[in-house]
Amino acid sequence: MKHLNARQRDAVKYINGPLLVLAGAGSGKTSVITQKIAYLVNECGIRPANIAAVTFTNKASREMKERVSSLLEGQPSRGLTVATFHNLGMTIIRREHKLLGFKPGFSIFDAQDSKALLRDLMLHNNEETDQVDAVQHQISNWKNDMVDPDTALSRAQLPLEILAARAYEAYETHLRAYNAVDFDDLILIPVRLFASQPDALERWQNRLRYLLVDEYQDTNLSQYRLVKQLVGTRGALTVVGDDDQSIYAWRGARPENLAQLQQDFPSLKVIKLEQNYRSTSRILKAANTLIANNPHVFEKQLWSEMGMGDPIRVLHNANEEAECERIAMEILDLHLRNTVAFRDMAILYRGNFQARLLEIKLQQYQVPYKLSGGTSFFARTEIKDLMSYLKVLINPDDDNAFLRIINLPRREIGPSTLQKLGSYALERQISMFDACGELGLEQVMPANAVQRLRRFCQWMQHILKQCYEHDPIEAITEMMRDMDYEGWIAENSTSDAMAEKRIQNVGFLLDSLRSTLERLQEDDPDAGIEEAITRLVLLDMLDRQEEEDDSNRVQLMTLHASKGLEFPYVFLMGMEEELLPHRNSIESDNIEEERRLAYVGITRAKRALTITLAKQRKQYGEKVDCVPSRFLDELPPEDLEVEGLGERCQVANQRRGNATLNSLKNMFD
DNA sequence: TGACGCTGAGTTTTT
DNA sequence: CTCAGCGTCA
Repeated sequence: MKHLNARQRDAVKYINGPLLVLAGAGSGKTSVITQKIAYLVNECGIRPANIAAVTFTNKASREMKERVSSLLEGQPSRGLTVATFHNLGMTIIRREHKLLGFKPGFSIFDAQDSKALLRDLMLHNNEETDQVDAVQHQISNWKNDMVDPDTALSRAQLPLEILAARAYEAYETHLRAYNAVDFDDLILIPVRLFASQPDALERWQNRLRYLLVDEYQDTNLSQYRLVKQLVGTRGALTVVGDDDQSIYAWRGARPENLAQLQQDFPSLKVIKLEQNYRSTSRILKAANTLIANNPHVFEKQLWSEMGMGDPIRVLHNANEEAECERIAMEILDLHLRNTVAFRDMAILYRGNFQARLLEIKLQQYQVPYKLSGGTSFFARTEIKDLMSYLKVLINPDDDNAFLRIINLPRREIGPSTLQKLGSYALERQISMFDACGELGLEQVMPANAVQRLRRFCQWMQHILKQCYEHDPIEAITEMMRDMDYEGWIAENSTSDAMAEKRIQNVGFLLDSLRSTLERLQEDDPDAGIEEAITRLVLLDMLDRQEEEDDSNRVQLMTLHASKGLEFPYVFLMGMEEELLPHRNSIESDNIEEERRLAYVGITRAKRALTITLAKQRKQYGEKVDCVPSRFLDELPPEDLEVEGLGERCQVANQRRGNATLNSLKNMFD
């Protein structure tokens, strides 16, 4: 606690009621949460098992766990809940599965699975499938807003809404039949349970007596409800958030949940953290000036003691190629002349497509870089395939996973057999896996087809038995050996290097399964392979993989992906109208979120910020003139050093005034 | 089953 | 322009 400032200490010590910590960028909010957990345990005598800290990402939750356990060193942190919303929801569903009518080992459908299911359903209804994305999005919105299929259908107006509402109902029925839930359900189902079963709610309220929520501005309606339900009337709640960093409204986040707190808890105490420990004063001034253009429920001004620092450079370039080249040169220059490590520099952009040209130019100039984003670990084919095996193993009702793996590797089970199996299962209201065991199957398909299906099912059951009777990981390894999974991967990879990488990924998945199982069993010796596998779906291993590879490279990522990170040198590229703010946001009149996005970008920089833009850009093969972003006009001109505008740039630079020039002179003396 | 060519979209993305 | 996804044909 010695390392905390007065405000932070207040936030840690205030436990007499609901508390909102408005934590500006870089103001040490994670310290507050972790210290508060330690304080609750050490000073208030609250048992760790009665505390829950909820985050949004696995990464945040992992970091928090690490920091808490080092603070509580040696002390029993057993039973402490540090989890993502989705992980917490999953735990609730798992513990209450009987009440909810789920069989243990339920499957979790990821976005891809959901989309595939929706496509099938729409295809089945002879509907065009070109709107699956919109339909999926609509259903997800309904779920986040807690609208059930019936209500959706009765309220549907637009053709898309009617289409989506019809699919919604079938989608839910099918999910239940598969003993599966989707990501939205992980929050929604517990909320519904708690609303209808006060006993269940009381059980969880008694278990989670103190709740801490990080990044509260990112909560959606169902997450907000869950928090409210768990907190009840006790008000044992600390919420940390920053309305200026709300950049996820487009996927259901409701930043107004922050202001809503005051209505929900009239006794709410608000503490602002405004001292920033990250950036120079100039960078903060720019950020403050920019964000002052947004309306605020809570006013705040970030300040720091890190010194004025260099002016913010604004580099105009002839076109996007020049822009990328310029950034590459600047990076090389910083590296060679100022011996700045590559890992201390980041290039941030609005859209992933901007990384393409950048990559080419960085390669040309031999700048080592690391690209974040792209296909996530779990979207990779080999991982999805193996995960489907694991899902079927613990949840044979998951027809989706069953269909994915039944003929992979080839088992001579073709579409016509599956078609027959599918309609048989549908008629009898059972899963396809269970249908394989039924005697009536011989009536609808050739005996050898039945035999092939049964051989597969019996083999899976054998593996499952091995899981229970012996070491589960061993059994799964045996399963992969039996079907020569590595051979299948090698056969289906375009190159040896690719196959190698894929086999590595599979090995990594198995390692993670092992360690997940071990960790689960530390807290709960009864935890089985089902729970480990279910949890694995929610694990994001991509960044753990990246952590292992801590090489010294320039970081490339979208502005969204940069939230929560910091870099000594930041390049913010594409500062143009229609890009930042993005065209769609201009059209939908949602400039405020774009401004926050720019704010997030600026506040990532510790020492120096360079903003770049192009005068002209090739778009869909055509040259288009670009207009500098309105956000540039919202930055303090006296802190900018403009370059590449010819005459006009000198005028702009003169406006910086003598103070800046003097401080520069002093630096050179 | 695989190769080829047409069509259309083309922000952000975690769980 | 570029690339993914789909359909067609051998």
